[in-house]
Amino acid sequence: MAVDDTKNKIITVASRLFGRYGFYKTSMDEIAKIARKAKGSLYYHFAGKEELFTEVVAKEINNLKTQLSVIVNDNTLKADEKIKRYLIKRMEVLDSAANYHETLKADFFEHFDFIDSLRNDLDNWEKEQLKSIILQGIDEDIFRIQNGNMEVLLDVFIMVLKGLEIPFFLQGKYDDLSPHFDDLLRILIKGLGK
Amino acid sequence: MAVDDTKNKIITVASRLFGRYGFYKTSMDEIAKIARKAKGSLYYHFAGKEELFTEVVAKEINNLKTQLSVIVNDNTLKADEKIKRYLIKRMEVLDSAANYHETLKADFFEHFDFIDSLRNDLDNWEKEQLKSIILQGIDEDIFRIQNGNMEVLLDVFIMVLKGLEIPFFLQGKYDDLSPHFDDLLRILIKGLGK
Amino acid sequence: MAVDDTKNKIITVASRLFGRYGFYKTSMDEIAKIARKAKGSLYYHFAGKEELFTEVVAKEINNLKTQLSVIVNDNTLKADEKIKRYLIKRMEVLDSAANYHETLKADFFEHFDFIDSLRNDLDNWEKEQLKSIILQGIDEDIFRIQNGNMEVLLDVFIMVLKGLEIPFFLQGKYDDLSPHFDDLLRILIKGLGK
Amino acid sequence: MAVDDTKNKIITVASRLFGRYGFYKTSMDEIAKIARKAKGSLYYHFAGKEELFTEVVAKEINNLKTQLSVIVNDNTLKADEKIKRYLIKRMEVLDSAANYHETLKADFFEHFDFIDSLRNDLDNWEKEQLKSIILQGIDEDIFRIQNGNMEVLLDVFIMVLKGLEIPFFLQGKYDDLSPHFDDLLRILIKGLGK
DNA sequence: AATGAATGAGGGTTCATTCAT
DNA sequence: GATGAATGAACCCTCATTCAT
Repeated sequence: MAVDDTKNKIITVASRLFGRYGFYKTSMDEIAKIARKAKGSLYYHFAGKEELFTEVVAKEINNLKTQLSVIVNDNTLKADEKIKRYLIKRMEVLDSAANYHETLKADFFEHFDFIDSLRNDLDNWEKEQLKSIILQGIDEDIFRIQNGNMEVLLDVFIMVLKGLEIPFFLQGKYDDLSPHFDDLLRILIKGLGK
Repeated sequence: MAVDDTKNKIITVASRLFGRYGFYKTSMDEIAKIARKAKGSLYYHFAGKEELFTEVVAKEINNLKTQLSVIVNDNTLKADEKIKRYLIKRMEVLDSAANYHETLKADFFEHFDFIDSLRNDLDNWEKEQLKSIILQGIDEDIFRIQNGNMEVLLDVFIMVLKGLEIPFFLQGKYDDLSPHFDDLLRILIKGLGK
Repeated sequence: MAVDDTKNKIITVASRLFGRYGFYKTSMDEIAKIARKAKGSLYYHFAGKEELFTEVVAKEINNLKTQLSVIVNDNTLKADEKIKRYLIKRMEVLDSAANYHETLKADFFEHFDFIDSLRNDLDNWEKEQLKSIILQGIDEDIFRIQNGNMEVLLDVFIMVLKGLEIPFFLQGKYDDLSPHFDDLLRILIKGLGK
Repeated sequence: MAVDDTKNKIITVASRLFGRYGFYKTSMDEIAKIARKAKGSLYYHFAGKEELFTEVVAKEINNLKTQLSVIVNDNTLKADEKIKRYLIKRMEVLDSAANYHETLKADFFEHFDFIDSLRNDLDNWEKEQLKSIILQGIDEDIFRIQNGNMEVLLDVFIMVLKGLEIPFFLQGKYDDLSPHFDDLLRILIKGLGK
């Protein structure tokens, strides 16, 4: 276990620092120092700073997927309730996943190519989940697809979803806005509704 | 005018580079070289890299305000049409204002405190504008404020607005998604509608 | 045999890499990876990078000696023909002995003391061989020792020999110049001749 | 002059260290420390370690050219005496130009591409000089071109010249062998002679 | 005999900033 | 107003070597 100990220690510390200071302002030196490991050890376990960051982000994305799956696969929920819980859970998890936010930056600010595939995977995965929920909603006669274009609807929905990440967490307004989350959901679901 | 010439040249070049490569990956060296000015000159006109970046962002925010004001103050438009045009214009301007996107990063990733006040100013300004449009919509019997809480509605609205910035520009999907912009607006306005 | 297997594998790989990339640009990591051995194994069999390099060079020098001995001990050859074949064979062998070239560097650029004795051994050995050929040439009335100083002549001769290594191999001009090798030999032998 | 002072100081120190320890074993840190300059200053004046080394070598090559030109253009010398002095001067200058030796390494060991053009320039320049001397020798009925191929002769000659660099300096045997230099020249010139 | 995790000194390079001119 | 030389801290990364297993 000693091996994994070192690697985990590094990931844990890196996760904390990347989340707090961002990719650029976190140095390999600092990670090593706080993890009480030699700098060379970081490079023994990870090919470089980018790979270490990637692995940290990957962990959080997996965690997100795991938690959302529970909701999507819960057969006792109706589509509108399910989508509401999906959105809320999504926000909660992301709120505690500081490094994922760094990923956002990767996407548009710095164009960190090395993170792209992770993001795309998650996007596609979420699209599938939401599709299943909306199809369920149509079955249950709760939602209606305007002009029959499911793909467009999904794109728009994901667009909003991801858009919400910014004001909620990134500006640190999660606590301010989360009480009004119901209002937002009501608007969105009413907008989607029959 | 020689003075302004130099300062403007620096700002122009800095704007282009910050927008293209981001705050971190743009160096003062590069700005100086491309502007054909001595590095010392940058520090004569600006206290440092952060201040230079701040001024660049300020310029773009002012431009955004100017263009949006035209729409808000256009008395020939009804509230629903006005809000639609507001959103579209907002996207258009931001699409060409690369540095503003950098600001987003500032807000949440790197915690660039030195940009905060600019962002807050803009947020408050937009809140005022949207408030006036929605009040006009209520007057015209187009919108309805659920449970009478205007402040909450505005916060949610701005939240969505800003959220949209990411998928639209920052992920480079502006061209992909802009055709479906109408769908999104229909959903939002229907959600807000009476 | 398992022991020798590992050691030989390491030497073989090290020889290839040192020859291709040079002493400095070849890392123990790379040798270990390509040899599919643990890095620790290299240090089990060799005291360090220098010793490994030394052993690689030693192998090539022994090969050179073996091949040159065949010519020197060939009783059917006259001295001038023998010296000609000696020089040509020397070039041929060295052309395929990449690590020996590294040795040259060792000698003068980086002052790799740890290689010195190998080089000196070879120099002395070659001196002996050439001496026997020249003595044979004097016996056969083909060569003439100017002012009777054999030692000096040998030093000069070896000096030229080794000097030729550079333009021939090290600058990659072996193929360009080897056709003119006859001209060079004619000049040298005529210079040495009676 | 303050500007050139710094740059010259760096070059001087770099020249000494590169010559003494070689390209790899000389660190930018050490150069900076001994030159009593900030490490950043090295990078202000030179793009990197390679460029600094290149400039150091270029200086020595220019010095070599200057000194050899004096001999080549001396109208009072006959061809055989001229070529003898050319070779001797060449050795003397190179003996004190430690960094040029590093260049040799560049040529064949590490394939320092960034030095190639310097070397090629020098090779071509020397070929021209020697050609003029040999033509003069033919005019004066001192030399004879075997089978009329001047180009081959020049290649062979330069090959020997450059070859001599190794045993003379690089192995530190300059002092040992320089007394016998006359013998070598006699052999070569006799070999070339009519 | 062999492994591979861990080390830590050292390397080249970048860059925001300062300051004498 | 403007310059550009000079700084030095910080950064990412490499690598020969050690050692417990």
